[in-house]
Amino acid sequence: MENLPPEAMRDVAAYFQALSEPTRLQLLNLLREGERNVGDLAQLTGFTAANISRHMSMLSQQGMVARESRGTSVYYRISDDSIYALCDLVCGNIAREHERTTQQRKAFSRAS
Amino acid sequence: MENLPPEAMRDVAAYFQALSEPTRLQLLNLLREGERNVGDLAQLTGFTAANISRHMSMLSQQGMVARESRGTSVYYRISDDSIYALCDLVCGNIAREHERTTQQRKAFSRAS
DNA sequence: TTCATATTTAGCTAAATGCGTAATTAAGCA
DNA sequence: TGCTTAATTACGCATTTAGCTAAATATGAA
Repeated sequence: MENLPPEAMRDVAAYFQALSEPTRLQLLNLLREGERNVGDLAQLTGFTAANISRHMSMLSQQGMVARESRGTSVYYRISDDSIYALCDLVCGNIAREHERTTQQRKAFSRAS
Repeated sequence: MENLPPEAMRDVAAYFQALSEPTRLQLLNLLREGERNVGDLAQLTGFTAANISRHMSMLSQQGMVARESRGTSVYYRISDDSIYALCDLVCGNIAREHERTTQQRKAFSRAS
């Protein structure tokens, strides 16, 4: 990413943005177990099918999930497993960060 | 990330969100070379110092950069190098995705 | 203290975003 | 051809966000 042109930078930002929404992370998480159609995902998450459809469309555009329509249903599945590697990396960072701020709070309470 | 509670999911989303903005990616990129103060970053990017200050505050809150005030200036530096690993991973994914959609366009033009 | 400079915060605007409802499209079946 | 069901799209609404200017805060120097 050293010397990316602005356009490429926007692509990277868009990729991260797809992962920056709790509902979408939840959807990706559900797809760990295997493919699901829109209706199922809606039921499992408690959101409307319209909402899920929009989210999945976004994930699909970023190449994170694959779309396959069978009959009247549309099934989505993870098409890029490296997403989970990303998420796990971030989880590790957050855990460390959480550790850090906890230490800070401890230091603060010692000081006061 | 298998079975994260909703709160942790929000944390992960917030982390990705910090990386989902071209300006912030640009700032992180500038910090590859070493620490910079707010004024310098403003000048280098062409944005106002106020804007940069808010962005850096956000990156700092996520533990991505470290803040150190010296004199009247505030210097920021990368505090978590794994950010670049993340970005490089994403760049790879985007390159593959770009490859894929290009193939698709080729197939489309062959078909028509 | 007073002044100058650097950073942060307040207040605002325009654009983007997530959500639901309702309308539209698509596919299978009688 | 209808009818039913699933998915998508259109529209409106409330919230968030990136940017600016201007005001407030903080730090070092005169």
